[in-house]
Amino acid sequence: MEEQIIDVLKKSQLSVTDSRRKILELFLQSDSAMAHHDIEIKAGEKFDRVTVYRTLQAFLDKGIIHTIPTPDNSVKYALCKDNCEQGHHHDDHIHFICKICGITTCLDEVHVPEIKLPRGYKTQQTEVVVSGICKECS
Amino acid sequence: MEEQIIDVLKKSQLSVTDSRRKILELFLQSDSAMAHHDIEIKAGEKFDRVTVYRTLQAFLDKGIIHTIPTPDNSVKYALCKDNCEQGHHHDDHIHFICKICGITTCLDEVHVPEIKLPRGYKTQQTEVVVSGICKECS
DNA sequence: CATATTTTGCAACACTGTTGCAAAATGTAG
DNA sequence: CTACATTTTGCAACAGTGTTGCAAAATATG
Ligand SMILES: [Zn+2]
Ligand SMILES: [Zn+2]
Ligand SMILES: [Zn+2]
Ligand SMILES: [Zn+2]
Repeated sequence: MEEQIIDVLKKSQLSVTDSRRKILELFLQSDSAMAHHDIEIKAGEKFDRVTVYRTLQAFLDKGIIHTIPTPDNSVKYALCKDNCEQGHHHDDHIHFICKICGITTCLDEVHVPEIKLPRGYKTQQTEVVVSGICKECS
Repeated sequence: MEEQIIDVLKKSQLSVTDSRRKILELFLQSDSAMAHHDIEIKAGEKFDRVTVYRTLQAFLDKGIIHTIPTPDNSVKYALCKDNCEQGHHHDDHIHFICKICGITTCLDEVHVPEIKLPRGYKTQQTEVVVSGICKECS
């Protein structure tokens, strides 16, 4: 794990610091998306709020993580499993939010559909967020 | 217009006040979705911030408007054109955000597709937000 | 018009996210 | 390992967003 973490950071040309190691570890251990606040808590109050913001921004820039917009207006973050690099994300999956347990997950195996738009509109990106009841809660 | 506004408010069992009239008028005049801040500005500094929040919340509760989640985490609001009542929204359309002019619109004529989820997941609601270039900008 | 109810504005507050800057940590090369 | 240049961190301060309690004002009702 520790090896993998350092490997990812170096490949992204990020210097290896405590906060980056710890936060990347959280992502690797978690199977669901995390809000900024979750990360702050889980990091164990060891790091300043500002450092968490900057670390997440760095991870986003490097394509290590991606954001998930939620209906309640709280951005969540999850690891990019596809080969996203330097801000060019190739994620093509939908996201699921459970209304019972509140968990947000990447459904990597479910691809976003192609949406046919009216004449004149050009699609660049499609975000699909499905809410309902997850596997565990049903 | 004034008639229509009072009609909508009364049908929703909302008392007719200046702020509700003004804000509902803004929605009826606008053909794109508005952020809270837009509404605050357009209402002409006549109303307190808190009043705008409470008015929007009342409109949401009554099914007069609906929210649109955006990737940059700024909720926008738009009129419900379908017959949504008392929080039971029947909107079934997708939303479009132009990356050039920044406008967010309801594409009422484009319905959300059915997404087939893995075994165990139950869908309650599907949000689709497409980003790209709008009719005007292309 | 008089009264009960609802809504508004204000003050205060909590939370979220950003910036500038000095101190600390990291990477690099001898 | 050490010295040095570069990057990152923590802190303080700040702007923006959203919420609550409460008294004053507006509205609905008869
Ligand atoms: Zn669940
Ligand atoms: Zn994802
Ligand atoms: Zn446009
Ligand atoms: Zn809409």
